[in-house]
Amino acid sequence: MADHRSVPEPTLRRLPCYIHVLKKVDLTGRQSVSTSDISRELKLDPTQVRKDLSYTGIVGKPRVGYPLKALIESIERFLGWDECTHACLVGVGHLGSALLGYDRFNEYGVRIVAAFDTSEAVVGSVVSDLTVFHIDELAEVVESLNIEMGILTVPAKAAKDVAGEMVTSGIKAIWNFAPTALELGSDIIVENAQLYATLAVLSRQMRGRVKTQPKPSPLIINPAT
Amino acid sequence: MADHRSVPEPTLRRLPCYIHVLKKVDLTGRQSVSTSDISRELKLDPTQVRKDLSYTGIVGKPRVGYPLKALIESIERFLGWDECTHACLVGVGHLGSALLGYDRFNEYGVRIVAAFDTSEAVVGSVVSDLTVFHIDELAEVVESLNIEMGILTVPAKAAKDVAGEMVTSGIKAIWNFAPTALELGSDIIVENAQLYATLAVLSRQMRGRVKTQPKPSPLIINPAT
DNA sequence: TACTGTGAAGCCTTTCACAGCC
DNA sequence: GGCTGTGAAAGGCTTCACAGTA
Repeated sequence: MADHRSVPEPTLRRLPCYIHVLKKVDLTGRQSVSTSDISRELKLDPTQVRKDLSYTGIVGKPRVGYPLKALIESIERFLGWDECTHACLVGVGHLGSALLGYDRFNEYGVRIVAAFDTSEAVVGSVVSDLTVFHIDELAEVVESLNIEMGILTVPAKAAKDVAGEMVTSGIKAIWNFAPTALELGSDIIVENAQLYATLAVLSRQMRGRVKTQPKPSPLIINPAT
Repeated sequence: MADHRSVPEPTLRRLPCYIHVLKKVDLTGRQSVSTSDISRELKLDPTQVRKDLSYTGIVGKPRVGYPLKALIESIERFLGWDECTHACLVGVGHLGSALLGYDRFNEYGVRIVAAFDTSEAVVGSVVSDLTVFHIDELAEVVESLNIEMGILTVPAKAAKDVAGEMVTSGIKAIWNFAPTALELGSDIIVENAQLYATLAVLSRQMRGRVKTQPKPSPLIINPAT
């Protein structure tokens, strides 16, 4: 079962978790893993893990499991994380700086090659080895550095405008950290980072605990990111 | 249809989006909104919005919609965001500092009242008005400041240990930004921030675009956070 | 007419059951 | 025995259709 159109989104969201677990196992020197190993670690159903992995095209060996390195590569290739996408980040505030500081985006197929802002206080300064440009230079830089992805870390108010500028500059995909829907043409790929979504789940759980919950408890929620 | 045990998790994840839209509408001075207003903005099905909202216990008026302020309050109350939970943050790196810099967590029912780290370089310094403590003081501070939530922004390696310390210190819920599954007792609520999950969805979309996709295009994905 | 509220249908994801393999 | 792979059943979420209301 390989890439018939469209992979379930839940599967896509779990794949990074598998990579994290697998890389951890890889450090121990083991050569193969089984889906029960993975599922034990992430508290998932082994069948589900097998189905998810099968989307990437890998095949395992009965009685042994999956070859570890090949499995990692298979998932990374499937997600496009084996190739490097050039990205720019717009909005060098707290969160923006934090993302610029991540030196490990290359493991996720992304390389941030430029940063932009409007504030005089930031433009021209150097953050994590990148000089911050004024946003007026966006189009020019996007073209010259072959940037395909935009990381949007501006305040909600500015998000729509900046997203528009990204699109006219030729950016194809936007990773949106602003708490706003963007409504762009359907040829632009948008994915929202949804920080508060996870907080909502957490908060609601906390609420629930007080009201009921005398002792019984299958209440842990999610796989790790 | 109010709070029969367990609300669908997708609903929980959408509720913050509604709040964001509603607060934006509130600025215009309008008194009520309909689910079609909301669904237009977020590109969702109006029925789904109605079902989601009904979980919070609000009732709307046919022909008019929902009273705006009451609706916002209803969602916030439902999520527990009307009351303030004391939280501490452990791991004052890039991301940790960024979260400490958010002054708007109070809108989400959270107040970060303490920060911890192990690095000599950070301990004792002041970040966003908070003095950073050494993690050895965790238990003491958690007790004295009545901290219920832990925000975990340490490197993956340290995550499990720190999570354990949070639990023994009396913390009830952990918002985990580390890319690791935590495996704690079932009386502890854990929610993983899943940063890379959204990136995986984005990356995969980008991949898909190159290979196929001549023109047709219902490919935009998600509601905003 | 313009909305809410809801039972039922449809669809997608997860889980189960089991065949195949070493 | 311990593992993969997969068809089929179960479960949950979304969408549809429509009744109710002002």
